[in-house]
Order: sequence, then C-alpha cells, then structure tokens
Amino acid sequence: MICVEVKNIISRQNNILLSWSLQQVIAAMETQLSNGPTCNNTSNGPSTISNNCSSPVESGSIEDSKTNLIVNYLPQNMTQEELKSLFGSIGEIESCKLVRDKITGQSLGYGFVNYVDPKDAEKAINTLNGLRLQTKTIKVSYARPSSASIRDANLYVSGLPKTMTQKELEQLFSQYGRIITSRILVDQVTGVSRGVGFIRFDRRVEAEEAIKGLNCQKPPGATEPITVKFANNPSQKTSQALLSQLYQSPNRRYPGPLAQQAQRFRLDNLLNMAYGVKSRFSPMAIDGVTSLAGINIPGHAGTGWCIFVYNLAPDADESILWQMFGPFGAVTNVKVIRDFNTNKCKGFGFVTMTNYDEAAVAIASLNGYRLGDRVLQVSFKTNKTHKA
DNA sequence: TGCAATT
Repeated sequence: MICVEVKNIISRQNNILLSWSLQQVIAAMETQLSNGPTCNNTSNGPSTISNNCSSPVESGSIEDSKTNLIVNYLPQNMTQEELKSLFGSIGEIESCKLVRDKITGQSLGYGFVNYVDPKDAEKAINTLNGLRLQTKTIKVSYARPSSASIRDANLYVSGLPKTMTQKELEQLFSQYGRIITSRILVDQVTGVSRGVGFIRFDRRVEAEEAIKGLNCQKPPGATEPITVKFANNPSQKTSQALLSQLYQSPNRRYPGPLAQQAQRFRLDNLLNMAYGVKSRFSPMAIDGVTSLAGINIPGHAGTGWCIFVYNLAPDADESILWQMFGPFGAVTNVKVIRDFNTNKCKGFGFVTMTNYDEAAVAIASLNGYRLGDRVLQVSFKTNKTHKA
C-alpha cells in the first residue's frame, strides 16, 4: 500500500518533471542526429578519470571492415555484458569486447562489437551513434583494422588561443595528415575553451610531422606559441595513478546536471515521507530497516531495480528503451515483451537499472512521456501474476 | 489498468 502511495506521489510530481524529461529525450535525439561525441564528463568526476575524454581509440571511415565496430566514450562502469546487451538489441553479435586496463581491470571506455551481418553493423551506427548513456555520448563507427602504424597517433595541444574553434584547430593540423578526431576541452561551467585540445591523426608518422611543424609555433594571429606533444596513453599511466583511481570508489555515481540533483533530493524526500526513513538513495538502507520487514520493495530484483514500461507500440524495440532510460543512469538490461507467434510487442517491456535513485528519476521523468502517439506509463515492476 | 521468461 505504501508502494502505491509512493507511486501516486511520484505521478503527481510528474507535471513538474515532465519538461525536464522532454529536454532529456530531445537532447538524446538531437545528439543522435548531429555530429560526433562531446567530451561530457561532469565536473564532479575524478580528474584522473576525466582524462579519458582524450584517451579512447578513434576509428576512421575506411570501408574494409563491414561488420566490426568500435564504440567510444562508454560510461566508466559499463560492463562487457551491458555492451553486448545494448548492441545485441540491433542484431546477432559475432563477438564483443570491452577494452580494460591490463592491470586494474578498469574499463578504458571503449570496445569493439563485431556483427555477423554487415547490415546490422550499419544499423547500429545509424541508431546507436550519439546515444546518451549517463554522462556520456557514445560514438559508434567502423573499426579500422588494428595495426602498428595507427597506434600512438594522438596529440595533446596546449596554449591554444581561447578563441580558437575546433574547425580552426583542424585547419591548422590538417596540412600534416588525415585527422581522425579533434577536440577542444572547455570549462564545464562557463563553456569557455581551456586552451587545450587533442588531435588524432590516422597514422603516427603524420603526428610526428605535426609536432615538428607546430610545436612552439604561434598559430596565425596568436600571441603565444602552442605546445604539441604526444598525448598520454591511458594504458601507460603510472601505477600510482592507477592505484589512486582504484581508491576512488569504482561504483561512484557521477551526479548529472543540477536539475537532476534537485530531482534526487525531491525524490529522496518523497521516500522519507512514504517510508519514514532516510534512504540516501540506497536500497540497502531500505532493506536494512527492520521495522519495514515484510514490505515489498517495488521493482527490487536483487540485481537491480526492474521497471515496467507500458503502452509501447507493436513495433517497439529494445533500442528505444536504451535510448529513453540510458541517460538516467546505469541500465543493465532492457526487454521488449513480444508475442511468440507474431513477434510484435505486446505493449510493454522491462528495464533494469542498478541504482534506486536513478531508476526513480527515470520513472518520474518518463511516466506520462509521449512516445509517438502513445502516452507511456512507467513504474517499478510489481508482482502481478495474472491479468485483472 | 496492461507486469516476461524459447535464457
């Protein structure tokens, strides 16, 4: 009964939350339609980890691999199984590998997905490139064949004029070779350039030539010379840095935008009112309160929090669930329930999220969301065993 | 108003 109260309270909050949820989803769609990824670590992230903005291996558009994809800018805590689950929603996967640090086992934030069918690889690029997952916008592109000549071709550039754009940076470096990716880091709060950027060339020799030609040189119109050197390779971090990274609790959540934090507190208060406990978003805090023994915790399945999504269209697929819920936090599984014979969606599906607070925000934000011509109903999964 | 399980 208390569960129902929570549900109702959250539903009432929905009017307030809706505009924000629309922003989230629209943002997801926009990034999907536009260019590549952005460096989107939040300012709260540990600085050692925020370095991996520049670290992922990039890929070119060479057409020699039609099935093998490289996926960059994955959330730090995403596992290989989650990667496989996400990309498996497109088609049959031949192999899937999340690249991890050899010593610490920490994800390096990128991986490879090899499909059986080239058509699925193409579809994955079209539907998953630019997908927002937590604080990241993933990049999906064809993987270049692995070879020594494309390794260590990433340059770190500092001392750039604050007014220099990414396009101008590329213009400056393009005379030395084919640029795979470029980026200028910006202040997380003001959006102003930090005067630091990265250029990844197709081949190492091109990067070497760029260093010779541009290090300690003044770009046209600049008053100060720039520094151009090879970027740090994440797998070559000192053991000290690796250890300190391990001590930053690996499962730490990175708080999202301010709006999201505001929602967290609001929801936390709702939970306090309903349960009479201070949860601090922790499922354990709820489970651990003996006075609440016997109360069903909605949606809690041990491995995460199961969310029921109702009123999906017959042609709904897993990718839409990833797109909708991914921006709210760690999603470990999505499932569209289909009729065995027709293979059409039966109108509902499930999403499993690791953390209670993120699941609660996702529910509060997406319940009542209009998808196409349908209004979704989103809640924690209950234990219903038969139709009413 | 609808809560899976050919994993």
